[in-house]
Amino acid sequence: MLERKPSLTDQAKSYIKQRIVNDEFEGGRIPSETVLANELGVSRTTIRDALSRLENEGTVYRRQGSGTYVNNPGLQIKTRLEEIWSYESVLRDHGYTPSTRILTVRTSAADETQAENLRIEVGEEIVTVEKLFLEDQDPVILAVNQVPRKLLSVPFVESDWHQPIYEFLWRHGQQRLGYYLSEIVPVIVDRKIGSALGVDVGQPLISFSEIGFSEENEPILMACSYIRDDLLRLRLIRRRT
Amino acid sequence: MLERKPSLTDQAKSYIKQRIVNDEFEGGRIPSETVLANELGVSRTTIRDALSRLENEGTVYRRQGSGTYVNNPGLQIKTRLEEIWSYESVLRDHGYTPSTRILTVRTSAADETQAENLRIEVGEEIVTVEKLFLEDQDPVILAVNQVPRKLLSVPFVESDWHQPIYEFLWRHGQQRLGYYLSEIVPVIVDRKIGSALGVDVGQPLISFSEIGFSEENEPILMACSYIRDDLLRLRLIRRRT
DNA sequence: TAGTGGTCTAGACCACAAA
DNA sequence: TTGTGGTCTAGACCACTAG
Repeated sequence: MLERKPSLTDQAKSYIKQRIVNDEFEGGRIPSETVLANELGVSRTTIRDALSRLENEGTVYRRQGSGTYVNNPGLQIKTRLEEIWSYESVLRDHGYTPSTRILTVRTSAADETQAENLRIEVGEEIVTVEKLFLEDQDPVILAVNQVPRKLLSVPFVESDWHQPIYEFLWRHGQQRLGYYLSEIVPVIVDRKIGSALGVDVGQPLISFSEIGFSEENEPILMACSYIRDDLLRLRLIRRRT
Repeated sequence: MLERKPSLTDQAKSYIKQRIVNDEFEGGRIPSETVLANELGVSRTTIRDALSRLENEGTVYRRQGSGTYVNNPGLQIKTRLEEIWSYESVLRDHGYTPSTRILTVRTSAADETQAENLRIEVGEEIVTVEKLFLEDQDPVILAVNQVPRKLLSVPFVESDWHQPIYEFLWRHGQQRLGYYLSEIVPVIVDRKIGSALGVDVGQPLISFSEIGFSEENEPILMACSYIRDDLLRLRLIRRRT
């Protein structure tokens, strides 16, 4: 029935998600875990893992004793905050065909904040890149990335920064980006941001101030992103824990 | 060894978390799943569930073939966005002893937006409450809650709104709040918000615009919250999915 | 009472990291 | 090679919902 690799759980999840998207379930009611397990020829545990993940993503909800159901409000969310990994794919999820533009690439000496965040010495070289994500010709996101120069062992040219940052870090620094620790900061658009994003000076804007950690749990990236929330709505689901 | 209820997984999670907080693990290295399972007298699956949840919360990270480790950056986060359930407890997590102040309670007729979001008819009565969360005498959060009047079957007085909203909805409407669907919106402080929160007009601010759903998946609450991010930093962890 | 999801077990095999 | 976490199974029992 199913092959291993990708994992049975992943396949089960995709299978169920696809049927949800196709609206194949009468009244939003998803078959019982036992039925799904038999249908796919896997154990109930595997199905439960798949459903748990769909529940966490807000795709379904479960009621003990009753059943598992499609969660329509959750389906309408295009961008879930915790799941943003690259802005390119966020824009694609919104039905856009994004492009990127490199505004500047420069090298400078780390100040105290940067040194502390990136666990390097004050004065060490830092490469700063300003990158714009556009839908058609409309700028949607301005990202300012800062990477310690010493991590970038493989030579690069300006156009290399067009690739997603995690890919760039892997190819030019053998660094695997593991997760971001993000802080949400409200800002007022100044002239620089305004001209880059094409919004009026004085407007309020959401920004992410974040540190990217490698899979080895070392900070390898500082980033600050400014988002045109009129073009990209940021949503999340909050639950009791 | 352990009793059931609360679940073995919950207990295992608390047990491990406690030992992490007490810094009992040499070099941040957590014992292997097998060792923990024997130690607590439960199956490895139970331990794995507990560790998975700690990993999702950013408390630990796992490396196949290597081991499970304490995630120090994650431990420093006091407020994780997806885990906000009541503002009271958020403030308590920050070491504050919060109080609340009810600014206004009024009833009005639902406009089109409200009617659509709450799945009621235009013109139906809506109760709107403005509530302030303070640390000492400093206002930190202004919340504007809107609830359909017809849900509130049990009589209430103004001071009843001091309790957390999920508790109020349960006591006065037999509604169990299940989750929020939130949108993050940047705003400029106007005179009303400024005077309530004690910040200057014209400053940028983060606001949550959200709909609360019952466990039966019906919208039962609209809310808009304004947060003084200088007093309350909003953070989250973003991972690859 | 029948059927659903929630919890838990014991054990198997795999992929990967470190010695 | 050894030990770790990752995946999966088959089956047990419980708690809850709904007819």
